Amino acid sequence: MPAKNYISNSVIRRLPRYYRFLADLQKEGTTKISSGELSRRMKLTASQIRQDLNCYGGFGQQGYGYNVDVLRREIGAIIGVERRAPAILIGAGNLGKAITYFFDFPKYGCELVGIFDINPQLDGTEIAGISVRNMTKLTAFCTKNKPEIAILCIPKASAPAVCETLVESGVRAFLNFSHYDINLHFDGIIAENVHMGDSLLTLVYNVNNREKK
Amino acid sequence: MPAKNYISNSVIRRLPRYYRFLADLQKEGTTKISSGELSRRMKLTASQIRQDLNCYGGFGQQGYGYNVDVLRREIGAIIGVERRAPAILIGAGNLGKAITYFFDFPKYGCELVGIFDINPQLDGTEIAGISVRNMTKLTAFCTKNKPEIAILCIPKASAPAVCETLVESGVRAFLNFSHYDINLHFDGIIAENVHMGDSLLTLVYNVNNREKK
DNA sequence: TAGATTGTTAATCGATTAACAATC
DNA sequence: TAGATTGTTAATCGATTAACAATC
Repeated sequence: MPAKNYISNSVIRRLPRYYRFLADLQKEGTTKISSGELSRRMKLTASQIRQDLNCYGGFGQQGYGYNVDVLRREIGAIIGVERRAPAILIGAGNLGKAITYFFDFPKYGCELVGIFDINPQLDGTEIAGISVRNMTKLTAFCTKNKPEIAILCIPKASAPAVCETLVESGVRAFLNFSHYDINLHFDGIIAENVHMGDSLLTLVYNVNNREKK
Repeated sequence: MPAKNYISNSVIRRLPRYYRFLADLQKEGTTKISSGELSRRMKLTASQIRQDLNCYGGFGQQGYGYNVDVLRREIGAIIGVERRAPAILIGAGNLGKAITYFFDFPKYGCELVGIFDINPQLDGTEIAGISVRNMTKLTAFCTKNKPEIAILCIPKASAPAVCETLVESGVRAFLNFSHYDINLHFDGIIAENVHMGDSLLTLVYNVNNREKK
């Protein structure tokens, strides 16, 4: 395995997409794929695919290509999907509920172990089979259950205090749907920001500025 | 205005973030900001900020910096937030509902003019004051109301057919929450993909592979 | 073996950063 | 005017693409 030591973010961000396309190929019953064929499907260059994969090791075979099953398993192992990192979700509003129902957590390497909300009325209820607890119980829960990931479905205003609590309780990774920039305020944290507002504004920009294509 | 003719995607994707930070500054009552000060806040380089802004024109004043109100207004105008592009949302499931409630559409340069769902039971109902119609009425609605943006909150499997219909009906821009890669199948289309699954997998990768920070 | 396709090195391209003259 | 900070050009850095030798 020639695997590199430093891997750029650009490469990392493409892994889930490879993983997804390889699942499609599996569903189709395709057992073998060359970088050329995959590049046509994904609208990437064959070079890039080979470069990306070779960051982690030589998964292909000269003159043949890549075995779909093997490659998908390898990428899954690289991401660590089998590990099921324990995750909690904060904010059981519309978005929080949607995420809870929407995500097939195990498929994405996680297990949702709890939901928290400030509304005392929700304490003790369930969403999609997951218990909802009051925010007052957050610290105790974290100490006991050591969740690794927090999914933030809370408004920007409440984010700083919630993050403070979570980081103090040992949570290091965030899937952040709030408009609060976590990484600006905490060090040594892993954050993935889903700024849907930014996405919509980017789209609006393109609609208003780009004449077709 | 020295404004450039070609503007890279990297620059465009930073505009919403500038717009957001400038709103924060306005709220704080800050009237003036230098690229240096803004760079510290946003964790960018001052160079990059000046380069980015100068793609669109010289909004600053030497020796002074940038007027917060003016700059925010200018960026708003560049994005075209005032225009209120008509948008429709497809799929009134958990996610669709959450998006409907969650987004302050006018704030993001849109107006949500209709919601569509395959479930006939929802036809004629309302979500957050917006009428829900059956999918059978989609083409007629588009012909009449000419929505510019479609927000896709539907499963991957139904996406190809829905996109086909929408594109035929003249919709050119998509905010895509489905896992279907629109741009791979349609040309001359503007798409903004919010692949939350990819985001979660990227986070999981980092949790499993990156030792803190 | 001949053909195909990888793994990997080298060349190109684009984006970010640095530097500095212009100027408020 | 002197000081600050922009706008803009030039230098650097990193990511993508091309090329090709290795090899199945």
